[in-house]
Amino acid sequence: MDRHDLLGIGEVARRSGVSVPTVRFYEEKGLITSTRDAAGRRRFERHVLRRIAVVRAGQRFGMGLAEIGEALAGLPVDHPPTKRDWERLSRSWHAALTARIEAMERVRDGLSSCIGCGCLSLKACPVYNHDDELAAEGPGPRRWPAAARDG
Amino acid sequence: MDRHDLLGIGEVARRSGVSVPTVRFYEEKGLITSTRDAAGRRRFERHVLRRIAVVRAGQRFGMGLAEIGEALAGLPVDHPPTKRDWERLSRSWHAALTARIEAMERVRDGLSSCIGCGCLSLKACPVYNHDDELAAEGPGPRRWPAAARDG
DNA sequence: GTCACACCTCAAGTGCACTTGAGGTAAACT
DNA sequence: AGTTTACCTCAAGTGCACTTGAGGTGTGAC
Repeated sequence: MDRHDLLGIGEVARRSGVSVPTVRFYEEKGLITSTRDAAGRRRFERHVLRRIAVVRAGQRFGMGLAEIGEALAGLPVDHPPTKRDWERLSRSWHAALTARIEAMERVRDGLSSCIGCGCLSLKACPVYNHDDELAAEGPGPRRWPAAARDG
Repeated sequence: MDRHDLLGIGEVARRSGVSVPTVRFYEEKGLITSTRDAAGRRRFERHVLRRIAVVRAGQRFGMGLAEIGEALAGLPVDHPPTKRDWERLSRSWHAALTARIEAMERVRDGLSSCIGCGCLSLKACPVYNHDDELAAEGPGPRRWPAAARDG
């Protein structure tokens, strides 16, 4: 924990590729943490760069910040995560991502087989199929509609 | 265009699986169209069910309504789309979806190889890699951050 | 000393994809 | 005749992931 390798918010922003307000926002949301120096400025440990990288990676495949936060909660906050810590997160995300990729493949294939063929029989069509709880999750944009999540 | 097989908004909602206000909302956004009966109520042609199905399918793989609207704009509004019309849309989406699936696979594999191994060298790491235009698309939630879209 | 610069807080705004609510009409059942 | 049902319009609210703005502090360079 040598003082000299803590990072200022500007450097974190620059090196992680997000804006300065976004770094503050992520801290507010509990995705990252910081200490303060004598003047009240945030000081970040190096591993927040990795945490932010993980946040961005999670967003890339459609996770919300809350969900990402749960995954990050499995990592230690006080000391730099070990390789084993990261591997655990990586493994669990790998599984979730694979499931989502497969769901997308099903939608894609359903699209060609069903829309392409022109059948669209209400019962059998995977595109038409909507019998699950649609619009049953409250307002706001649907990042991953329920249908993409089921088996 | 016999009068008897036009649908009321309630039936469209029920059969497409979205709420009644959502049907109106989609119409307002130009994703579907309707005529009005003598009493001023919306009357929908059957093929709006397919259009809504396509909207939901598009959302399932992360497209925004504007983008979906562009794709639907390739379909005729005045008469029911032909099989060929749907096939054209299906083909173009298939390609886009495949690209996105591949992008997700890259993120997934980057996640395991990079986070798992603990390297995270700024230049080579696909997870860390953020040099593209992040947060450069204005405010609002990022459904498909720019990074997921590139080759 | 004053200037720029990096940082701070707090409040409000933004875009999306909707939902919710208030207040009303028109036809259909009882 | 009264009620239920289905629909209408217009306005405002909601959750997310941020951004933007106003107004202020601390440190270093000239």
